[in-house]
Amino acid sequence: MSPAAGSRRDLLIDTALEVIVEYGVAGTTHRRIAAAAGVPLGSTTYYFADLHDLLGAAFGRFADEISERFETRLARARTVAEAITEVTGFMLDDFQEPRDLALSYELYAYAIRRPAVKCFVEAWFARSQQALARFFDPVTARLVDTFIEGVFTYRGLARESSDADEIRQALGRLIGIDPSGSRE
Amino acid sequence: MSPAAGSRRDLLIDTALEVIVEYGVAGTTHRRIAAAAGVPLGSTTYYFADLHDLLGAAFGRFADEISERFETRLARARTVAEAITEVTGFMLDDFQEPRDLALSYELYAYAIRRPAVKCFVEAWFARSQQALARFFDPVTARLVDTFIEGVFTYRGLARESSDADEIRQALGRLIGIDPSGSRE
Amino acid sequence: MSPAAGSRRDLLIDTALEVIVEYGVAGTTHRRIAAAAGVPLGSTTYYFADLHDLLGAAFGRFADEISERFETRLARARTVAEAITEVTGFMLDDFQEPRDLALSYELYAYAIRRPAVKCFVEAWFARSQQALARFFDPVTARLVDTFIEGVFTYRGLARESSDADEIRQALGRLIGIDPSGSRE
Amino acid sequence: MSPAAGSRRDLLIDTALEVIVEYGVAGTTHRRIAAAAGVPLGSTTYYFADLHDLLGAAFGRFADEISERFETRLARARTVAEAITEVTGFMLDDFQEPRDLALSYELYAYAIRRPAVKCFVEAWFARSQQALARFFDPVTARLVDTFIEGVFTYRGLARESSDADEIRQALGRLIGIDPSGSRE
DNA sequence: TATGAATGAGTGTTCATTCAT
DNA sequence: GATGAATGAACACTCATTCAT
Repeated sequence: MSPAAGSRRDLLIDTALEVIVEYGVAGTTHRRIAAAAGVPLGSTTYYFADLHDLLGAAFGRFADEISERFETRLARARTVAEAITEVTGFMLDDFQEPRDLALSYELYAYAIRRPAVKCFVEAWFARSQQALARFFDPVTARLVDTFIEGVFTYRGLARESSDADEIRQALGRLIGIDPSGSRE
Repeated sequence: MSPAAGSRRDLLIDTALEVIVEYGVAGTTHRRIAAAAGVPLGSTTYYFADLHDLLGAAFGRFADEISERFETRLARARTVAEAITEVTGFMLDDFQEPRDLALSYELYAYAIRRPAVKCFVEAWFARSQQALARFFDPVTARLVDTFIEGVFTYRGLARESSDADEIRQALGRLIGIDPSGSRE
Repeated sequence: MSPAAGSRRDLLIDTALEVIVEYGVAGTTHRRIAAAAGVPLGSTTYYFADLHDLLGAAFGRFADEISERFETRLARARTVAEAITEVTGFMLDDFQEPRDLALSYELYAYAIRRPAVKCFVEAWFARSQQALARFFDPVTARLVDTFIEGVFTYRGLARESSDADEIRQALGRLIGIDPSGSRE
Repeated sequence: MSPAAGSRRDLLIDTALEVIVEYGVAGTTHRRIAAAAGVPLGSTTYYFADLHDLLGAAFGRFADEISERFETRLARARTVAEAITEVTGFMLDDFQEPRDLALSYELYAYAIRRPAVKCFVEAWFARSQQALARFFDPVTARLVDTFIEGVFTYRGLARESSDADEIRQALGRLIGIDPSGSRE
């Protein structure tokens, strides 16, 4: 895609994500997006059939971003121990507060009633499991990703959540190895 | 609070939860709640200062309900193995589709921007950890609850989620025992 | 109906008719009606579910008005000759330019696609036939009313339309008498 | 006008008529016409200065169509009795439901506020009178056409309208002959 | 105590029209 | 000659909230 083609559309998608972070889906309107993007109101409905269309595109992009970040992280790992390190790093370092957490919760709530958007979440989780499958059997990969999701929920909503050491430890147990001593 | 006033207030809270399940927080309005509850529109603002007040009360009740269900489950357990069984049963049997899942995601998204509501989530998670603390040390209890949260996310949004056996197995590993053979 | 009850509703209906006369159904909006009536915009949707509801009520009132005027006219007649005179007077004197003509055409066009509104037209025509049935057999009554409708169309849209004498003459022929000489 | 340009212009005019039939003037937009015609949106404003221009052209064509149909009908008649037969046939057979009726009412309503379009109606009625003038004196011709208009109104909007026999009978009386027996 | 009436602000969306290409 | 992109104005409608009673 050329820089010119779709740039306004792209801008709208990115801006929608910003607006969702700040106001939540419930407070995201054509007008707020247009104002935040500095474009005329009419252009929001010119590029997207309706608000859900725009919201869907935004969440699709967000899910992709996260998946790519996760895959990039795991691509660096050579051993299971390194995989655990990367997964832990992803959870604690890559996943930014409050943007990514807020977007995740908003996406989950939004996806329940929107099958098209739910697909993005399913695809995201499937990609995560696939990336993990380089190191773990499918059942374990899913368990690891399930645990990752729990950590995100805890990070954003619990009074205290597990620290890096605890997470590494838990991951090791879940996988069936002792991460502190083993060499894959 | 008179019994009559209390009951209408209660009705509004329960109805608000129903409306959230059906329309999401974004689609929940005074009018829809009043209509679903079969009460005059004016009574929604009579019993609650504003919509957020009503929504907060509703989510508070939901969080309490879940906590009570979890505590009731765990109260039956005598051993760690039984605790694992009850936790698994809670996740797969007590947590109803789609009501509870929908309410959880809506609550999480709503809580990010509402400190008062976030407290309800924190309290819920704290009570879960406390209930688990009868069987596990605090760090493990939090890890277990973290995993539970992940399972909920997966159950509602992933293409496939772990079955009872896999979950029991995972829980056993997380705790550091072999749930199939050990006796506490 | 007390003067207070429904007065704002009534005002809105009458004003809607005025706005239709001035701008046509296509140019009739909540805003124009509210402005012309001097009431807040919100009250137009408070009293009427939607614009079609208001338009329907307006056209219903118009059809009733016309029917009453027609019945009042005919009530004065004692003989067939007098009936012809009253019918002619109704067409040429009671039916006001351009208000009534404009409203009729707008109503007819609007009624095609709105069964509920079409009923008002049907009822109007039925009442006209019934009023004429005091003097004529049903088939003739319908023929007379059919002719009346043609005269209205011609009055509003043709370069020249028949004058009182021609109309009286035509009515007489349609009925099968000579209005100039006969005594019923 | 080039043949190509003319044909697309023509297509737009015909399509506008279709759209009016389906949605009414109030629901007729550049977009709907362009979509129904399968042409780019921009071409609607390329060939016509504005929407009223296009609507006017469409109604002009419709009025012409009807006039031609009426003249073709009457051209077949040799005697007054045949003229009555043809006029009756025109009203009941040529004038199609619901297209022509809908277009007539829409045209009449639209014409009230648009002098240029009102001219088309005037011309249509004038041509009808002229065609009838082959058989009747001018005053009678106008009366007959007036009656025809009434029949159209009744056909589209009344619960029951006159049948062929009643119409023939009425026409005969209006003209001053007995259509069943006389020979002009 | 409880509620029907009322309204101003704001929503998603449509659309006639313009214009650069 | 023809059209895709674009936009400002307006639309129907919703709704949280207020308030008189």
